[in-house]
Amino acid sequence: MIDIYLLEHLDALARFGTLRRAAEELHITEPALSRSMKKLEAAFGVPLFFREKNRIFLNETGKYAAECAKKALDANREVLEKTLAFDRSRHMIVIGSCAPYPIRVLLPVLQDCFAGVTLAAEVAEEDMLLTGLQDSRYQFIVLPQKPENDQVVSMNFLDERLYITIPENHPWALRDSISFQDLDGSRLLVSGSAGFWLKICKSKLPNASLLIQSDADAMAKLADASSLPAFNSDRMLKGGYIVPGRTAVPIIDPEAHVQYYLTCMKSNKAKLDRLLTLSQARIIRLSGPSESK
Amino acid sequence: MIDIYLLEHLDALARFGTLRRAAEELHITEPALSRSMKKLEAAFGVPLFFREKNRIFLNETGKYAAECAKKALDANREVLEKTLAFDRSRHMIVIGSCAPYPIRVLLPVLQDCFAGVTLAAEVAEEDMLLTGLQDSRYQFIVLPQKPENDQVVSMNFLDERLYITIPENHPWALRDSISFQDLDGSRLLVSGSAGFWLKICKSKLPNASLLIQSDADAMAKLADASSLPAFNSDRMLKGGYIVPGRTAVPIIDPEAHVQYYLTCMKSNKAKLDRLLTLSQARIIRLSGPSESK
DNA sequence: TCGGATTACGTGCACCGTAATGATC
DNA sequence: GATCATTACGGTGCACGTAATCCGA
Repeated sequence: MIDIYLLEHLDALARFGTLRRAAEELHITEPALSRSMKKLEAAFGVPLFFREKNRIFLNETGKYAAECAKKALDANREVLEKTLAFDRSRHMIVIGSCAPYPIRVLLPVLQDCFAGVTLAAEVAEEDMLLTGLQDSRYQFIVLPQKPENDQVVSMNFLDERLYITIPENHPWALRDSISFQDLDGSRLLVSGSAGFWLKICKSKLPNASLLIQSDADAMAKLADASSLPAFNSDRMLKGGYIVPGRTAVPIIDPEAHVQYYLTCMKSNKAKLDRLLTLSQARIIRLSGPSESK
Repeated sequence: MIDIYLLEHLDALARFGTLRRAAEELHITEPALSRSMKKLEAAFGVPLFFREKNRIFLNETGKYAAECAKKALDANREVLEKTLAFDRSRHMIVIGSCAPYPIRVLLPVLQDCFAGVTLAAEVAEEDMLLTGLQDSRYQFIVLPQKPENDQVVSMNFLDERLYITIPENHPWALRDSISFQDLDGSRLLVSGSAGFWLKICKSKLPNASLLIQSDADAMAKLADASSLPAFNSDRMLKGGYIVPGRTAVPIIDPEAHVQYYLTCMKSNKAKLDRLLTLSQARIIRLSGPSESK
């Protein structure tokens, strides 16, 4: 069994070529590294280096050993990383979502589902969500489409449609639908925490001036005080996020209707199933009545 | 980066359950192991154990960490094992064969093919050959049939037919073939280094008394001095291993005709190809003339 | 003269064993 | 009185840094 520090030293020499450079990177002195290489050769019992007067190179065996060392070092790192991730996942569940609404649904369900566990949730970009899932930063993520990744498992569990709210005396208030094209060029209120909705708005409304409000309170006050159209969604409206004196008009473009996919690593599929069955009930309770109307 | 000895200690505790037993197995004292577990918890920063007054158990995180530790220890062991195997394979090629003749063909070819490399060869049982190949004990093995193993690659490169040699005045000397059935019940000379041929003889000649000669010289002298039938093969006879005053008669049973397969790990396929093309020439030179007869 | 490897020497720390204590059955 | 874990203490091996030497461009 070869000491881990010797493998680190070997790896450094393999990566930096000279004792001098490698020692510098390792924050040790040259003699220390020189001794380590001697010790390694003694441990292996076979030559690992070509030595010239003031040069040292890995020979074929040495290169091969360095490869193996890299793997062993990775495995060693993983002991700590994976164990910490495992421990965290037992005490804390972090979910990431492309938009705020799925979080509103999931958090209460998670609380029922995993009692005694600390919950956290955040809105993030889609690619950050996927890498975060694989790094165990998130246990569950919500994406606006099914990911193409065979390490994860994904189930659709919600949809959401973008609305615009306007004062009741606004000319659009009588319409029963509206399109991005209608809105483009206007000044519009949009929440900064809208996640991927913001990206959609920016791409579909290149000529609009989007007044992004990162503070939810400020957003509500502005919607109340101004006559500016403001973005909202069917789910949020049904959830009670209604500004009095305003009418909600749906946006008909297909981009304004999204299907969410609850996603986790395959190893976590059991938890996902449990979560989904519990959240079905809640979703039905929340959205059922309106769908039956 | 966690010291390897700590991982070993953790692994031992996971395997033996109590500090006492684990310490015993590790050949260290209980206090030493107790301290190691403390150190591990400090390194991880999260609890790994349930502690009662005079008991200690791995908790879920601890069990998970022990799993990871096992992998890291394996990877560490592999650094030494694989590197030594690699180094040996660069300085020494060991071939294993189920029978002596393929070795006679391969050794000279290997000498041409891998100049400066030490060569060794031995006859061994078929299952020992396969495990030896996977343990890097052998680089190449010769089997009497294609192995069913998807880690290896196998090419047929030789065949051999069993003969019996008898004094010219023996009644069988006039026959142009003979069968195991004819031979069963007789006393027969057979070389101890015949490898798998010996197994075939034993199974096909349950009633014969096989006089096994482990010394090749003794075998030749006995064949010369006695009138006992002696086993031989087409390949050996063509190679000049002829006892004067004896006639060779082929054995017609299908078991007396074998197809050899030269086999190596898939990672070594390039070497095998090189070896095969070089050995083709030699095989043709040795066997070509008789096949054309 | 600088970049690079090695040898010689002294030091501090970390891991170990011994001994003793406490707890449970 | 077994078995098992933990704490306290003293010793030692060993990995490190410093200093010095040697070699080549």
